[in-house]
Amino acid sequence: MNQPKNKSQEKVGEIMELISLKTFKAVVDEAGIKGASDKLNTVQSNISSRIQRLEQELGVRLFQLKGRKLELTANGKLLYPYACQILQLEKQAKDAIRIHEGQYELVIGTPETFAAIHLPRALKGLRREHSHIQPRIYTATSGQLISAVKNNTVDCAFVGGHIINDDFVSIPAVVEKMVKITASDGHYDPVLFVRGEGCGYRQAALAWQREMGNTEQQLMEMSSVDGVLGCVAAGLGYTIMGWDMVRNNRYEDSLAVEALTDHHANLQISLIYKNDCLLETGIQALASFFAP
Amino acid sequence: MNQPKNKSQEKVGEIMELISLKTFKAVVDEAGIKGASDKLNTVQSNISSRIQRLEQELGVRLFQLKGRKLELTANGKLLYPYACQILQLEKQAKDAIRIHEGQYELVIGTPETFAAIHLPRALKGLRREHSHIQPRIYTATSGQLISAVKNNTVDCAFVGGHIINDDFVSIPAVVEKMVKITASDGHYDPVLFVRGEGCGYRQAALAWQREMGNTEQQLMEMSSVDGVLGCVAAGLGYTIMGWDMVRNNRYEDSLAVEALTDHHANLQISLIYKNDCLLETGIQALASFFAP
DNA sequence: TTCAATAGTTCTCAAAAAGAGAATCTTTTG
DNA sequence: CAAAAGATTCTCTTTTTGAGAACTATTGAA
Repeated sequence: MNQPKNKSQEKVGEIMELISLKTFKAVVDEAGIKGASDKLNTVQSNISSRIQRLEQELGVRLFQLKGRKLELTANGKLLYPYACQILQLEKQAKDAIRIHEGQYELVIGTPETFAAIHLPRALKGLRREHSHIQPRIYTATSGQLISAVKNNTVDCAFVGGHIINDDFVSIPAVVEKMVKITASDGHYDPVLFVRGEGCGYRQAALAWQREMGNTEQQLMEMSSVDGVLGCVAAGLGYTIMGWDMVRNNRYEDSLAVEALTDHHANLQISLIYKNDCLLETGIQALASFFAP
Repeated sequence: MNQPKNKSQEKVGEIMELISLKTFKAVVDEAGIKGASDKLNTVQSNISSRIQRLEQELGVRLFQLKGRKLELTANGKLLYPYACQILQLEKQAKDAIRIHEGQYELVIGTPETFAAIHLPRALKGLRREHSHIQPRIYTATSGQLISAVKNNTVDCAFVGGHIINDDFVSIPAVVEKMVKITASDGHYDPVLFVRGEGCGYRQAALAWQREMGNTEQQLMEMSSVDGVLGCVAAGLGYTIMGWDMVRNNRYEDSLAVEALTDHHANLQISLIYKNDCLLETGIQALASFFAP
């Protein structure tokens, strides 16, 4: 932010507003005004002026231009943890009231793949047995989902693998049988198809490939599961995924699967949430639909 | 608040604003819209509409009319502690930045009596040796000051007696010699003059009177120390106060003092503050001017 | 019972603030 | 050096806020 020209009367001491804090946090988290304006769906100029307002209210600069990026000042760094805490309390206050009212929204983070295969059944059950919970789905990659939980962007999320963090509670949801998928005619190129950065299957596939010593193989990245399976069905390569991805897939008949072995055989998918989350009972209700 | 007519689209979910929370807290603390509007210096209609806005944002009622007073609903009671915590964090965030900037405001609560006698010297020293601290004085009775500290209305306060509360830090400031004050000619009516509710001297005086077994004596309440001393000088009664109150007082020559004994002899006045206060070093600087 | 005082709400209008979009400036990148 | 990316500034419109007056309901006193 550039210093406000030279308005002699800097009105310091006015009350900070939450919209300013939310904007501030978004700018920090999304590393810039552009990202923040997308996240908060508004235009850049608004973000810019909200930050300027906040800077005026506090009487200090929070960012400084470094090239064409913004950089937190010392005061900005000081404010950030307070902003997070205040916004979290705001959310908790609302949650507390919603819970008391009986009706509340539960924001569920999930990778697209999980949303397509495993989630629908659980959501149906949730609606039937816990109609006071209004689920809202937020899709992102496993990697992004972990920060989304930390961030309180979502109340809980389904992610692959194990989370080693004391701030989270992790409930096992499903175990996916991991398989190597090839064209059903047995002819395929030695190319490993994977999904983009952040996908749980990608990590599993790369780990498997590494242990097999096939690191020199060509890697092919695609953003959708269907895209990957289509290419594999066409004999352009092979992939590693959960078996469930293949069943009922449009290419199912053209694909052959082979179960992985040992520690690659299964991918544990867990439902995680922060352990100070007020919506815990709702989350456990959701988890109950995955109980064995 | 009366239910908003029947605006079909209740816009629930908008961000809570701090001004709303501050207003909400003020209405609760001051037990009504009137008090809150005085405290936040604005008109009643604004308070009323801010509360209605907040109620809309949350989608619930926070108050209900009980006669011509407002009463917190269950949801209001739920919100209150969050509001307090959020507002306190806001204050702390600002403090953190101010401290980092070097300059900061220290709001000092004091009874009028203390402000007149003991405080000026310390403020002078503070200004000389810690010019980065900008002291602001808030006067109220000892009783009110304790809640003001709890409330974060003030950063610290001078109060009589001992505070038994783990949330406070208490630094001894001065010890006042308590004396019984009468007209210098020895003739006075058996009437005890005291200051209004909440005054530290009043409590001391009443405690002494009780132990002397003079509870049947007439009690006369006056709002100012000078008023009390004037009446006592005129022989209308006697009073119990700190000796310092008499020294250099306009009526000094017409008054006789007699030291109290035992546990009545001294009144400890301490500087208290919340132990999570960021301005601790400033407060200790203030206290240092009272060190023995 | 009536009347004044008190507390809260509603309504209206003017002033202030916030948002959208276009234009501008600056740095980075190809 | 041109194009792209990111941030800021400016303008205009819409929305929100606030002050004040009028209104309603309760309380308390004469």
